[in-house]
Amino acid sequence: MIKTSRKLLATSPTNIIPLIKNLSPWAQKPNTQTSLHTFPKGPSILATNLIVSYCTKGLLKEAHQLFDEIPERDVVAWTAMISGYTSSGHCSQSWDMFGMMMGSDDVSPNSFTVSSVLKACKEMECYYCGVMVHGLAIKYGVDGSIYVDNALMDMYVTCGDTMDDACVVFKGIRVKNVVSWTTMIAGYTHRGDGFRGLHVFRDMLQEEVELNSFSWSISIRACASIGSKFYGEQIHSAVVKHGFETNVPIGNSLVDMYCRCNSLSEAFNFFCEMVEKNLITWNTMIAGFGRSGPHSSLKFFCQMGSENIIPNCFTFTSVAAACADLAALSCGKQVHGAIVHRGLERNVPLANALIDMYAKCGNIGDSRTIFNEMVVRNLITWTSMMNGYGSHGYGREAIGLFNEMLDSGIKPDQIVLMGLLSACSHSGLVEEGLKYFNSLCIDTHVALNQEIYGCVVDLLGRAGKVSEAYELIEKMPFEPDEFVWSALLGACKAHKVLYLGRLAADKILDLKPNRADTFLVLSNIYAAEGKWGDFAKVRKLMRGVWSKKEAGRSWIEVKNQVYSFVVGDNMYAADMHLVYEELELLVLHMKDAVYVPDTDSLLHDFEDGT
DNA sequence: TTAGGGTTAG
Repeated sequence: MIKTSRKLLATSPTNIIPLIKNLSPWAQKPNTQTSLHTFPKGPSILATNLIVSYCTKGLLKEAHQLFDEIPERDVVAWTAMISGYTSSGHCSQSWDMFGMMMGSDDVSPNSFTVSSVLKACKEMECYYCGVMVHGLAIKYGVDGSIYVDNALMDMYVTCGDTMDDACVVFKGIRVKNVVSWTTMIAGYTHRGDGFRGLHVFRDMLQEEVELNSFSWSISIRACASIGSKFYGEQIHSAVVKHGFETNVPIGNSLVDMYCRCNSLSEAFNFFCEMVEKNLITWNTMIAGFGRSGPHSSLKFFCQMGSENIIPNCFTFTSVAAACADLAALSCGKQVHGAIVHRGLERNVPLANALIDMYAKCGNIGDSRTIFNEMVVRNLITWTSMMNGYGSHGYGREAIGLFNEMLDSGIKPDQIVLMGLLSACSHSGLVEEGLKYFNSLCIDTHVALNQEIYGCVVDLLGRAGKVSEAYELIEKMPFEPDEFVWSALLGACKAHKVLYLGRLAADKILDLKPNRADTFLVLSNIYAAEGKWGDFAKVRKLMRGVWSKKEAGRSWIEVKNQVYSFVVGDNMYAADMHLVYEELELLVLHMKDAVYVPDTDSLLHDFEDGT
């Protein structure tokens, strides 16, 4: 039941009570500085106004000093300080102030105080603190305030393990307002349940609540989260009808929705039509187009620069990811330079993106340097570094890092376990991988899913244990999906296990009938078995889907220039000879590494004019 | 004199 935030390690449930009893040491120090202010008797409205003003400008020390000098602090002055700390992101100080206030005999919290401190609980993701404040809200009779109830819901949405507590509060509100509804929609949506979010939105419409810009943007986000262009377009029409089309956050949500629904032309058209754009609009385009292809992402980044929009951490994270996808090292280094130049290198998600970028550009040493220099790391940091090690064939380093991560107190999730298993798989560490699969998935309470099983099938299959991989699939507690069968098919292809390969290919085609690559492997299996009738049938089926298959594009970076091409391209560039020289060098490296090309995947006998 | 929910980064 108790959920305590990592952000609040110093405020465990055992030491919260002393805080409430006014034991915050630094705040209790007697004020030894010379006072600059004189105060009339009674509550000082002027001083409180000044505190608010200081806090708004980020001058928290000055605000606190002034607060210390007020001889008779009323609830408004206390609340102004609590709120000031929360709004500035100093939530533990806000919590400390609340504790001191509760410890003073002459003041009680009101609805303003409770809603302000609940916001701090939310930001700290401290469920225990929030529950305690909920109790105090009931004790002081402020739980009927719509502000308090909405703040309680918001806290439970963020800090609770489920939406249950938020739902209880929501149902208990007799007269819900637009904030109550919006908080519920946002809660479901941010937890990945966009469908329920849209259900609440529908209920809100039925209750004839007057929608504002917040409600529109979160409902669009709900559509985006489930990839529903159908509902997204309906809400877009309603947005226009209600006259909210020029609202920038709503416009940004629409751009994001179209991008996430793979409707890039609609996203671009709407982006062009937007009367007003902000940095988030550009970031949404760069990130949204980046999901489909890194080139357009970089193109928007350049266009943004030419329009004198200053990039931020979000921008650079997407741009670094685009460089990673292109494996464009020199471009990535320039981006890294720009990040350092702007002093953004301490941003954790951005540093994570750089770790990933260097790893994907083949520079695992630089990934590790960034990892080592990070003061704060999160689960994604460790995952990125482990994935980097895995893709470079450093399985043992990935295992060592995983153990280090556990020792540092970070709990693994499914994605990091997949990274670990994949690293073992690519380094041939079958026993080690199986050990983690069998023990850690249980010990760490990470739920096994299709993708984790797919990694273990891959682990066994790559090592030639194809029958064992198939046995594992048969024992799976759920129906295997196309990814699991694809892992088995890959193993069958590599180790020439024809009968299981045919089975895997059939299963994949049952689930995804238009997989041209699966048709190709299946036809090659039939050819290897001498079943020419089946071979011909599959090749005939394949013709239908192959023409729709997007050509595999390759790219190569030579002297700061990225060249992109597909098979049969006629490339014309002044320094084209440099590309061919680089490719010849690559072929030599491959020969040195005794690389044997996999020609099974080539269409030797399909070139019949179709 | 003190309080609210929304859009971008694996």
